[in-house]
Amino acid sequence: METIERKPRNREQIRSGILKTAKSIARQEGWQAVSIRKIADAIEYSAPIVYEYFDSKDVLLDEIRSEGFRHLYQEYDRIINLYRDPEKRLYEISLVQWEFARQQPEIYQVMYNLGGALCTMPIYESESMQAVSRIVCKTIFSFIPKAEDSIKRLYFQWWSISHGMIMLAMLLKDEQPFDQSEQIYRESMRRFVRDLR
Amino acid sequence: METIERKPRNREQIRSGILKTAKSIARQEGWQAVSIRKIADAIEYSAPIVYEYFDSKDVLLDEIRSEGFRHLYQEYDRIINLYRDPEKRLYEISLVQWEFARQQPEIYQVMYNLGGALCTMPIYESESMQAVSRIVCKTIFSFIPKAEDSIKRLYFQWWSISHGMIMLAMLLKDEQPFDQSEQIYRESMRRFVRDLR
DNA sequence: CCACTCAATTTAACACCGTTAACTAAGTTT
DNA sequence: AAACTTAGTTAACGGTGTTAAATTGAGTGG
Repeated sequence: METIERKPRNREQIRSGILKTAKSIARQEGWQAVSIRKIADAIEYSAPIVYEYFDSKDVLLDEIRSEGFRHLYQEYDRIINLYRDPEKRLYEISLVQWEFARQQPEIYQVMYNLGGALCTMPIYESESMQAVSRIVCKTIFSFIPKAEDSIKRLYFQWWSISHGMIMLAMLLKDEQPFDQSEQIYRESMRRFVRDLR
Repeated sequence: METIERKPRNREQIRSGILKTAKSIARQEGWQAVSIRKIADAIEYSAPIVYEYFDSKDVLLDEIRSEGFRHLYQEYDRIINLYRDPEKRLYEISLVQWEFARQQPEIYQVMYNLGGALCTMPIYESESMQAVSRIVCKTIFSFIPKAEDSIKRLYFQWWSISHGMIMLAMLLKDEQPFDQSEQIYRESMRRFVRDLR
């Protein structure tokens, strides 16, 4: 009886321990330093154990990427339930994305294959990423009810500005203070949202 | 007499052969597949020879990055000498950047540590990258003569939109046709330039 | 209590990686 | 001819992702 319960729980603990360790190493030493053996050492198992939970390093990274998009989705969902005004919604969603990239840069990196991280699973096949796309597109649509194609264009533009600024801010953070980049980001996203009217 | 001339020329040939091979492998198999041994095999030498030309894989990548920025600089310079109108200049510069990323994606990747490429030399310490920044800033200034801080803000915005769209277009190229992304890019850059007035 | 099974886990191995030290062979200088 | 320089190689170190085989250990039927 107990074993039936304890075994699966341990499995889940080990699994999340692997994910947690991978992210922790990436945060401290960068994704190029994340190795299966190092993860195994940290969770006090031998390397092959990791393969009992993830078929390869690639699917491990894919899981972290999906976690990231799911987290983003939840935050966007929260914003939408919090505000009624579509303009406010899109702006707040933009700010959430900035905050996410700021607080968990290593996850943001693996989501977009930045800074040496490489997850070979195509990002557009990720269900969790598509869910994020849908929720933002829906927000834009509730704002400007146009044809699907137009919405996709606007979404692509919004995504580009947001992602472009976040990426450059990360890349230049030692030259241009992050807070200064954030100020420009806020202004740009506000203007983008305003210009949608 | 001959040796004094032939030796340096051969040296230069080998050196550029290494660079060419690295880019070629990256283009065909991605940066994660670029290894010193594979490069050495291709140029028909043993691996340690590569270290006679580059202190490490990292400085090899740094050289390719610098080559990329120098190429971009030359193109920007050409545009500036070709057109007088600052508006036209900035727009054409934007198009050159798109074309560069389209034709040599593997170089664009190493310039920004995209898609698994990792050059640990900080990008903002690259002289060739700073030269590119200066020439674009100058173009914006000839357009809107404002304080240096304002110019840097505008440059950051221009760079973000351009780079963000290029990056996303590359990432989504199998879902959203590149030509379609290019259309949105042209429209966005045109609008950015127009809004500068 | 012994033998057996079965699952969990580890060890050992393979082929690769970046990098360096030691070595070889050829040519040049003295 | 002997010593030195140069170009290039082989071999090695410690690391990587990954897999097959060996090992451990606990529970079970005889």
